[in-house]
Amino acid sequence: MKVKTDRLVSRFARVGDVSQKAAPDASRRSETARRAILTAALDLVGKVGYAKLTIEGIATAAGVGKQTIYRWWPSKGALLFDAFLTLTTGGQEEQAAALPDTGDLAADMKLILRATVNELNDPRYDLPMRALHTEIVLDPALAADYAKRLDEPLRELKKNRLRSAQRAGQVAEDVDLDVAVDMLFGPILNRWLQRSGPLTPDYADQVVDTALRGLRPREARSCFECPGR
Amino acid sequence: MKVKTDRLVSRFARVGDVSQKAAPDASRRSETARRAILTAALDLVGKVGYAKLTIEGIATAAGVGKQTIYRWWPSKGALLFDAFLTLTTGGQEEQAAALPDTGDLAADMKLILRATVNELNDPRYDLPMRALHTEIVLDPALAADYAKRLDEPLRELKKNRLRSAQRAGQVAEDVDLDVAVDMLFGPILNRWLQRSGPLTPDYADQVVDTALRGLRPREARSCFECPGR
Amino acid sequence: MKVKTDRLVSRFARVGDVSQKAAPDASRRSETARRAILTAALDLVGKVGYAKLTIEGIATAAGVGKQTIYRWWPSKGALLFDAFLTLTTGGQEEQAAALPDTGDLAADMKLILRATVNELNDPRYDLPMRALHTEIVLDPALAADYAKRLDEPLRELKKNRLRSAQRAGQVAEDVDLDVAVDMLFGPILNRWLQRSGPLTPDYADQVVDTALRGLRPREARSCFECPGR
Amino acid sequence: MKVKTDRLVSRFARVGDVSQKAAPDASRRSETARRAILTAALDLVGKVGYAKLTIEGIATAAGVGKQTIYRWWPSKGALLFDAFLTLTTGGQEEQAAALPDTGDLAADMKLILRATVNELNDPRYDLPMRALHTEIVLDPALAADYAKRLDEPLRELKKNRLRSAQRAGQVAEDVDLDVAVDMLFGPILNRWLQRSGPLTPDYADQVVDTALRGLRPREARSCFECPGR
DNA sequence: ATTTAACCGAGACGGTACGTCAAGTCTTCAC
DNA sequence: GTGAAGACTTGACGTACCGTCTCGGTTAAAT
Repeated sequence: MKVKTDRLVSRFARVGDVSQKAAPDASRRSETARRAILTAALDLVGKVGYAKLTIEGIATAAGVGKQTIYRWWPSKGALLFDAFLTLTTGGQEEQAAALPDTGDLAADMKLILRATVNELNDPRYDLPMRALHTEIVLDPALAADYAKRLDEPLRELKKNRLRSAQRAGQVAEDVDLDVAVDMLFGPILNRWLQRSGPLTPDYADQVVDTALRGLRPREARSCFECPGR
Repeated sequence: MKVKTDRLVSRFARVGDVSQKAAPDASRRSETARRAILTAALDLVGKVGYAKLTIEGIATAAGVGKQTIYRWWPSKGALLFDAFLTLTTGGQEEQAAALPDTGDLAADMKLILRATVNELNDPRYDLPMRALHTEIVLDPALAADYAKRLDEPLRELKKNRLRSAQRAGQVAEDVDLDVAVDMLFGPILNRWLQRSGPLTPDYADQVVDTALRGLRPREARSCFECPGR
Repeated sequence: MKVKTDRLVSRFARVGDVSQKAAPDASRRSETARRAILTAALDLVGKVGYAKLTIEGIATAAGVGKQTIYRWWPSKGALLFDAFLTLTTGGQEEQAAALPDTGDLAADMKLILRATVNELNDPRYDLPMRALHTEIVLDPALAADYAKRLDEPLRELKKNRLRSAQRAGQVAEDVDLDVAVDMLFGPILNRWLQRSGPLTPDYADQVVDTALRGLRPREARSCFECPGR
Repeated sequence: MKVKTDRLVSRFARVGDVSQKAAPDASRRSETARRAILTAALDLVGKVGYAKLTIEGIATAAGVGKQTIYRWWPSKGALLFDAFLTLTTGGQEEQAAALPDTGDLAADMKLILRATVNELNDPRYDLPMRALHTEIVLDPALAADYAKRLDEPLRELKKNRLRSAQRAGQVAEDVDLDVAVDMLFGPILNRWLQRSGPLTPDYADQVVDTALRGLRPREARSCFECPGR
């Protein structure tokens, strides 16, 4: 199976509405306004940065009354989340079904992590994603929403790929796949968020290699090569 | 060498002043005011949350004029950073010199990661730390400061411990220690920041075990243990 | 001829519709909605005061769409005027034809002014009437409407009574009746609007007595002017 | 004694501050800002009318923050009142001491009422005064303030003039001077507020003549009561 | 007897202003 | 002569209503 892998998060998000407000009549909702708002939000995050992003600014840029924003989104973070989803999925709900699986786990994972790194380095994604994380760090409700609608679907795909590898004997049976996913993607995300180092494709490769092999030396391996056999 | 390991970050931060402002005469600075401000900032982050933390609030709580804050700190993030350092180091600059090294790498790393988990779960640290990360995500200058004064010293200690293990043949020679540190701590920090799962001591143990062993099955090893030999 | 005199304004207003809007089909107008709106408007003026009276509030209280109000009334003032007329006339157009005329001008005028004072002191009238005057002061169109449909009919009745007194030799021939009416009712209305003093029946009597007699002392000059005797 | 009589209200108002807010430190108050606000308020009432007068508009026009208005005035009416006082008294507290007293009561009163009429017809006073009355009608607190600081001082002067006439035997001993003042000025104010007729100097004269003489015919009764008969 | 056009309740929409809060600057007073 | 106190301008907040505009659903007049 073939999948475009230049974007990762982008292709696996579930679109929906984060609003919890006491229900306005959604059937009367103006789709025009909705799109204008989400577009304006993304534009502005890119232009002025999240710290200076204001609801008023978004409303003005979108040619919309403030109330129309407050009516449909409970917080700036929720709006940003929706805007981000629109960005990543183009507003469509259909999802790619799987990550690449060529049989070569290391190669596939490198492809995937490099795609992630690419995305995180793309300014079009970097800024809104940082903004989103700013809110997630402090707002558990938004974090839960993020987990359910972005993180978990993706994580499931990643676990599926690893499970397939497990079946193929390329991953140990007793490895917790959640931990495995964390070990592969945690370092990347962390370096990106904290800027604790350069976020390069090489780094992605290193993480994959190290995670697969483990930190310990492979005494076993020397044994494997044992000529006496 | 013995080190108390119930706190980690707390014990290894370098205290300093993040201010970049055109220098007011620091010799005239009121130490009383400085301490009152930092204490008030921490108190308030805990009480009202970072989103509602205001300079005015801090000034009032500290019994200080707003100007006194603006004079000495360039941003809320910088003030928060200082406050955080005061919290973690108690304002003293002496640093513990090393992480525990009993010779048992797995055990030592579990100790360290559990300490980290503890700290992240302690509300006294959790809230200010989240607040700090909110700022770091968006503010590269603060991120650099954070890297230099908190992350790097700690990372050096961690790398030292791993280097020692490398010398002892417990870590492969060709492992990049930065990557190794990221693989151990990245998952923890990430799970904490995104709340993508429960942050327990068990999880810390799992991370250590998985990181050391690697994801791949150890055919080799089974061979090593091969009874037929 | 006998007339109930405990209410004054109430009994002499001409009911009508102040609307000037491009004609909606009045034949289809819902009488239910109209009444509900006028009633709700009066209720709300009493409950929340004119300053906080809103079209939306009236619509909600009347169980009516906002458009139904905007369709039939051009302004809040106009609506209030209609509501006020409904209050004072009970929606009927028949009018009492005359003020009391017992032959005793002073007594009759006192009766009338006391009735006016009563009405102005009745909270059911006081609040809506004040509200109406708020609009009249600033809106000449509404003032004209008020003049034509409330003030002038009443003024005509008052002038009729005075004219009858003039014929009976109780009012000087050369007195301008409009001025006379102003002198009798102006003080009352003014004291009510500006609350420049207590608005009592006694005050009404004083005004009548003083207006009839004039400010000047009488005996001296009247005798002085009777040289032939 | 001579007094300029082309303005009346203007010359007898007591300047003060209507504010009841929990005390900001008035000693630190910016006189510049205060003046700019009052001036802008008057300008705008004239330009856009009271209905469209907004705090925001005043703040902008005055080059002042909204808070500076909210800090010092409790309501738009109170601000308007202060602005109006500034207009009428030029901000000075010294007051003219008396109304004209030539000995000829009718002439003096006509002078005074004509001055009042003049003022009410002057657009510079008309609009702010109407605006002020709009608020007074609904707001008893403001009405009280108005009474105390504008109406009463003026009324006292008027009563003084009448008292002097009383002493001179030109006004009956038993006339209540408050009623007398109301009868002279009430008609004027009322006609102005309700626009129930043209407000001309002639009208002022008529009011004076009618009020002094009374409505009743004189000769008949005065002779009738003549003791010499 | 059915069309058809208007009114009706409802309420989303683009706006304006509200009154509040805090940011960051500037001035004044007291120690 | 520093620092608390706090007034100042600025600008965004989130709310309340404005007056306009659909949207279905009655409902009464005209087919």
